Parts: sequence; structure tokens; C-alpha cells
Amino acid sequence: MSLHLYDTATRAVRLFEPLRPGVVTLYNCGATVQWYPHIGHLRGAGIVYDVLRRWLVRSGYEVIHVRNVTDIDDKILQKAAEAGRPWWEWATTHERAFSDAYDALGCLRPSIEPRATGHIPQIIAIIAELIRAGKAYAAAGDVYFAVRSQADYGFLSGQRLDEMVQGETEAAGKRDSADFTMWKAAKPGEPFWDSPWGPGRPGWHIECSAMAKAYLGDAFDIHGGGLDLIFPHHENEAAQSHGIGDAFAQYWMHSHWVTMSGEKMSKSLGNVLSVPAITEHTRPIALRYYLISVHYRSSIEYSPKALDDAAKAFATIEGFLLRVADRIGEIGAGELPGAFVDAMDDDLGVPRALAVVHDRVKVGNAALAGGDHVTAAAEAAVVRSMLAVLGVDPFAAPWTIGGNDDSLRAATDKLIAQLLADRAAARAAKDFATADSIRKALGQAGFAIEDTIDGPVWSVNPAQ
RNA sequence: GGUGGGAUGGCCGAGAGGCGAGGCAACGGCCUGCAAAGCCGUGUACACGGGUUCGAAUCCCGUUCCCACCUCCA
Repeated sequence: MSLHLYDTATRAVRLFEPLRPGVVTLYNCGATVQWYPHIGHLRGAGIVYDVLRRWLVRSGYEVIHVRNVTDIDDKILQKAAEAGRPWWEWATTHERAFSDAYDALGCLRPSIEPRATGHIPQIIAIIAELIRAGKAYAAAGDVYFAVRSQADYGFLSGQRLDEMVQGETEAAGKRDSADFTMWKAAKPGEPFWDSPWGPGRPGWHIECSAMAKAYLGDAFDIHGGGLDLIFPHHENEAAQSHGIGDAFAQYWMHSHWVTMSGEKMSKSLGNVLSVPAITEHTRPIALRYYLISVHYRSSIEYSPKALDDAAKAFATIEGFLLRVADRIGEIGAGELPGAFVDAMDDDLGVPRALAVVHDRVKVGNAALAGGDHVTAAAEAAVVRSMLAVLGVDPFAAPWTIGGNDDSLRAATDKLIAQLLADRAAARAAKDFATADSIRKALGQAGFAIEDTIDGPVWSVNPAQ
């Protein structure tokens, strides 16, 4: 089987075929940088598409990955004003917080991270073209998209215009309550750009139409985002781009929520958890493992217990790899098992893929326990390659293992080797009290001692 | 009202007509001087009520409850 992806537009799992052989163009909606990110953002805008990208690359594609930054909108202006800070400073601060969090969770940086404010000319050009085509109109400095002029409106969300709950506020000059703003006239004191319709700023949906077109062209392969973006954001984006005759996205992917107490994590509900809040007690790599351990189209109900269970599960995998690295040597790259490939190809079946990882760890551990270094090393290589696809290879950036610099490590090695020699002598003399006291002392200092078929080995007690 | 998605063993979570995914926890065993780690074994779960079928957690009908979107939202 080759890659199949669930496509929101057709509500079916479809065989993935890129427009250009060998190249995948991927656009996923990034953040509106009005506040700090929570782990829901990191799953829905970051990790899900990072895993997709890694899998595409591993499958042999070149991937051009665009993730935008919405750096101007009502809330940014409002919050910056409340804080007494310039809007651009406010946006930059939070954009950086997002970047730091994506990095911390091992998300590869997108090929391009365009900002909305850097694409005003492209935005104006699309709006002008839509007006010429009779699909948009200006009124009092605003420009609206005329939703009923677009025949396929609703193809993505399934919403029918006549069935929708109508908005309460009616702006002057708006012809249909479902019409949406592409250009907003500047209010006094607000930042603005000049346009044929007067000074103003872009609406949210048009930004993505413009940026996707600018970097990926009139047609591209995959457009992603969180579930809540299906309507209105993606529906409107598509309406604009289709409105100027662009084919736009061929596959629409949407990731589900992180929930708490059954409810969507969101700032407005106040039930948010930031990355730093979690990494105080759980390593970032374990958090990433937790966030990928549920299929991207299912919600994750966050709980400290579930996170902890995931961290333990990951520690089992990692422990195997560390033992092999310690006792056998550097772990190479292995071939991906067929079951792993099939799981990933089936709409990114990460949970099933992880089951394959655990199976292989088990085989490797058994080999290691029996002193079969050849098998253990081979299994470790396979495991490591699978983890790399998922972005949780503990030996790869940005994760750090051990964390000691070389000179400290060498000194520690020497010291512990001496203590272990003393312990071995005590054990040989059946002086177990002394042997145990050495092990206990090392344990209190943070070093775990284990007697294996290859002799005693030490490791730093795994810190959470 | 419209549009979608859910309810799986003690817990987390896959699967989607027959062969008990995987993880965490628990219990038993092996290994060990004792440990640790690891390995082996132990659980007949699929919201409820009907139906189809040789066979249903998986399909059909009905019921209950939950969540999301239709307004900013990953």
C-alpha cells in the first residue's frame, strides 16, 4: 500500500498522489500570534504535520512545507493596546514563543514561515481580481466576498448557506449576512496599508489564500489545520482561491483537539497547558510521544496519568536503545518493518506504528538479555529508524541524551568503574553487605547499577 | 435548526464481520547472592435495545449520553 490520507472535502480516505511526481507541497495554518501557545496548538498546528512531513520525506518525496503566521488581527491589536505595547512587538513576542515551543517538541522548521503582513500586495491583487470577477464588492472601505457568487461554497464543510445560523451584527453595505470581510477599513489609531479601497488591513482568510499561492502556486497538494478551521476559515479560503480560478488544495487534513475534562483546550475556556508548564516535570520528548500516541483524527483527553503512562512507555523504548548504545555501541539505521510502513501509509496510523515499535523493542531486549549482540543491535537500528520517522529518536536533535560533556563523562566513567571494581571484589568474596552499600551509595548519587549478562552497567537514573 | 465526530477491559488507547494491537497498572513465574532491568504467562472489553449473519465491538434500525463547528479559535 502507498500513502492514503483522509480528505475532509470528500470525507474519505484517498490514495495520495501529488500533483508533481516526487514533490509534495504542504500548507498548514499556523498560529494567530496573540498569546502563548498551549499543547493543543502544538499538536494541531505543529506535531501532526511534522510527522506527516517526516513520513513523506522518508517515503522519498521532497516536501515544500509552508506554515504561516497570522501577525495581524483584531485580538493582537486589542491585547497589545491593553498591554500598552506596539502591536508588532506583541505579535513578535508571541511568534517567538510559538517557535520556541515547536522547537522544544522537535518539529522541523517549515521550509517557509511567511507572515501575513509581508504579503499585502499579493492580498490586494487577489481581492482586486475577485472584484473584477464580480465575486466581491467594496462598501465603506471594507471589501466583502460575495458568498453566493461561488457555486461550490460549502464543498468543504458541508454547510449550506440557507441552513446556517445567521450572525447578529450586520455591517452597513454588507449584502448577505454570510459574506465575509477580505479587507477591513482601518479604524482610527489602527495600523493600515493603502489599498484601492482605502487604508485598511487584510481579513484572516485572504492571508492564507495569498500566502499559499505565493509559495506553492495555484494548485498544491495538502492543506492542513485544526478541525475548527474547516468552517469558516478553510471554506472561505477555498472560495476566494477557487473564485480566481485556482485549483488550490487537493487534500484537506484536519487534526482533532487536545481536551481537558472532555472539552476543547482553548484560551477562552481557560483550560490551557503550556509546554513549559509540562516540561517542568516531563521531558519534552516524552510529551511529544504522548501527543503522537493518539491518532491525529481523535481527540486527546489530557490527564497527568495518561501523560505519565506515555512517558513510562517511552522510557521502555528509550531504555532499550540506551542499553544497546552502552553495551554494544553506536546504533545505525535499519529498515522499516512492513507493518510499520502499512500503519503509517494508512492515514498516518501512528498508534499502530508504535505497537510495532514496542514489539521490536521486546525482541531486542530478549536478545540483549541472552547476550545476542548481533540481533540486539539490528533491532535497535530498526527501532531507532522508526522513532526517527515519528520525531522521537532520542539520539537525534533536538533531544539530548545524558547531557554530559565529554570530559565530565570520562571522569565519571573512571570513578564509577573503580567503585564497580570494589563492588565486584566484594561480591566475589560474598561480602554482599559491602556490595550493596556501594550500589546504594551510587543510587543515592543518581546512578543506577544493573547486573547484566555483559556484566554490571551503570546509567544515570532516568529523570522525568 | 444545519454539519460533523464520539461512547472499547482497572486506566490510556488501536482496530472495524471470524483469528484478544500496543501501552500503563495488577498478579504469577523465569533470571538475580539480593535487586534493577528484561523476558514469559494471566484479563474473554467494545453505551443500551432490537435486527441481519453460520458468526457482530465491527453492518442495519431505534434509544441514551458526550463533544465540536455553524461567531475568534490548532
